Amino acid sequence: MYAEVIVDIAVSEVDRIFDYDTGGLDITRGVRVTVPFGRMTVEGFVIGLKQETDVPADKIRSVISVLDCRRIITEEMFSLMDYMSAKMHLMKVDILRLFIPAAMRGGRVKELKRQYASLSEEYRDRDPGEFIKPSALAQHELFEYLLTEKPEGEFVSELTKVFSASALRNLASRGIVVVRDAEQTRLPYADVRPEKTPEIILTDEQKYAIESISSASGKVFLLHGVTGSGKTEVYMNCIERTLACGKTAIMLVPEISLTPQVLRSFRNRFGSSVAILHSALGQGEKFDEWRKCLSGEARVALGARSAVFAPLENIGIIIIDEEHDSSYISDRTPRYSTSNVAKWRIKYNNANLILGSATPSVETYHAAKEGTYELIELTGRINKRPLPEVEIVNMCKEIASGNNSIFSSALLRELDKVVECGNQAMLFLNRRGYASFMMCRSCGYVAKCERCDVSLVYHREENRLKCHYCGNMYTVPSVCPQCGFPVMKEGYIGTEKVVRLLEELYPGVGVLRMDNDSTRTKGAHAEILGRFGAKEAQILVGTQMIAKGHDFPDVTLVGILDADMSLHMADYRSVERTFQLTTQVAGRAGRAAQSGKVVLQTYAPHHYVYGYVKNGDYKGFYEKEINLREVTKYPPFATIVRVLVSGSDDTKAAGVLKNIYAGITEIKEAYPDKFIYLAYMRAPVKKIMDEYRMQILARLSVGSDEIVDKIYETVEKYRVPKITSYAEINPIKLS
DNA sequence: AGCACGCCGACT
DNA sequence: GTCGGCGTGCTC
Repeated sequence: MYAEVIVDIAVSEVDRIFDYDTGGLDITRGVRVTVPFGRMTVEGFVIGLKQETDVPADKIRSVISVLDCRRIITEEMFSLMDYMSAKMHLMKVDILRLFIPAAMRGGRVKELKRQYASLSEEYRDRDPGEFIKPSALAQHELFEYLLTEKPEGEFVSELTKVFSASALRNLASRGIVVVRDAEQTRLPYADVRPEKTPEIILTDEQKYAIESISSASGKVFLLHGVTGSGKTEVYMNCIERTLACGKTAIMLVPEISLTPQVLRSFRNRFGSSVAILHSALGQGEKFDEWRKCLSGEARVALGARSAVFAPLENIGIIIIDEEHDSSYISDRTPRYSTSNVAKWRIKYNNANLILGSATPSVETYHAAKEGTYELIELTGRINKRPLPEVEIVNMCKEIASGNNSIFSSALLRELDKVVECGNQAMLFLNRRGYASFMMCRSCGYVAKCERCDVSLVYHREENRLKCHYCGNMYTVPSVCPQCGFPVMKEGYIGTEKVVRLLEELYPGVGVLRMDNDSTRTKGAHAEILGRFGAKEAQILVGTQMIAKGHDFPDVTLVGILDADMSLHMADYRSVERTFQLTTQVAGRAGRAAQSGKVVLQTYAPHHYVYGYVKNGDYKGFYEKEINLREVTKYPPFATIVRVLVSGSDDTKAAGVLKNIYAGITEIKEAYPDKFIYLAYMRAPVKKIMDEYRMQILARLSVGSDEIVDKIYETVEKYRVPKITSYAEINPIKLS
């Protein structure tokens, strides 16, 4: 018998099947094994078994050991692996690694086991003098203690704190003390206790949504509902119905939305049948939650992106909340799109998929309009809360009237009110740090990272210049390194400086900051939100992190300091992103009884996007945007392919790029009508971590799957060591 | 990824 | 004369 093994080494040259003799071991498809590989021993995944092999007998070696007592990769996941490797051109190991928790690999944490020690039955009633030497005092002490203990014994870790570990070992080796392993599962968020929640009366719209979804199978729904329209309640009911049919459910939320509130509501509703798959969990916890899915103990998996791979069987529904969120597309290898995986899984299981959002991506809404997805709209707001009033402030006018600060007079006026009334405000600025660059007043020199082609950001707390790409820190130059001029001027203002300015403007008023830097440590995110919720501060300044998360009833003002930030990115989705981001941030105001106000500061007040934001008019925005996309031939009316090549050797990387470009040019000649655009160039960020970056951009007309495949093949064909190269379809960021 | 085989420079 | 640089090749 031979086992077909994929070794756990992420290198394309060895990402193929190797045959091993099973050596009489009990091996099934879907378990992991250790195998000899060259001069080393590695872990591998058994993806098949067979009687015959084509490999010459002198090359065949035997499996060393079996790592799992039962299969950990299900049939469904094997099919998914085939799909992903064929369609997304990923390595099989990388895909298999996605399917299992990281903690399982490399012989690290397995089950959490605690050892219990108790007296053996036959020695319990005997005189210790018969078998313990009088001189072995420690052993006598331990024996006496265990006599007084309950028969199930005591934790070894506790015992050894008081008694001699060697005495225990000695008694155990002679069979006087029995040491047993007991498995213990960790329960993440054990402190989240169920609470009584008032019974919710569903609106007609919600009832209709639940009915339509529950009576369907194998369909994709777009649930479009403004913030506060009760999408979550629809999700919960659909999951409930799915469970009642004996099926399982996956619920996906953006990474930063997985707050204790969300967990609590799921625990309330579904008790211990919920497994939480989240990056904030410890490795061991993650492993336990995952195992609960595999064993069938958990029937609902709740988590971020990677939870789409939850090893549940007989899936009835998958829900992707905040469908438009960019965190659903993985930005490092293996690059996969969560919704593509979800669509594959619902097809396999004949289940339903709900894509939910208040601001769906233009592509998704288009697919729903075209009938590819079923569109369900929730138009009413629960409790008929009005949308907050949005005031658009022209910052050019502010400057003309002599106000150079980052706060417009309108914003200051509203802030004054908030401070006076004891309410709360949230200020949004999508730029972290203190100032985005340091420039010499005399020669215009801007401090740049030595390893990356980006300007450095001044961080006041650390009094350092920081590179946001590689994390490198630099000391702040006191004089210009280029011309020696002693004054370095600060560029754009970041969150850190906003906090400083507010503290000067409103002494004694609490100000909190939430961004990538202040939430570095585990739990800091929840802590800041907790403190703001407890009204320890009246103003919260943050990046897009504050756009999601808790509802704060006392927030009556939202300030968007520089709405244009995401607008001027050279990217076809920048307007869409601006709409989504500003709408979402605006939605933070006036969540409860008090009405909310939004002050949106912009240098482009007449840009059409702000009109739609002001009126909360998604459909108007969509119509405008989809027309634009159609005319300019951008997704969903085209497919963008980007090939990125990078490496520390500039010329070598350029050589690879040229080869790939020549290959794609050949494809273009064979299908001239399919190419709307094709060019090669340096990447916008020319260097990251001392690696030079360059790219090929192509825009293809719809239905060019065949060409996409050929481009992938071309990239693979010209791949050389030391140079990274990969193709991306409709990339989210083009840096 | 690891590790060996293999062919050209500066050192005990 | 050796030690050692990392180029290419292989792993069932």
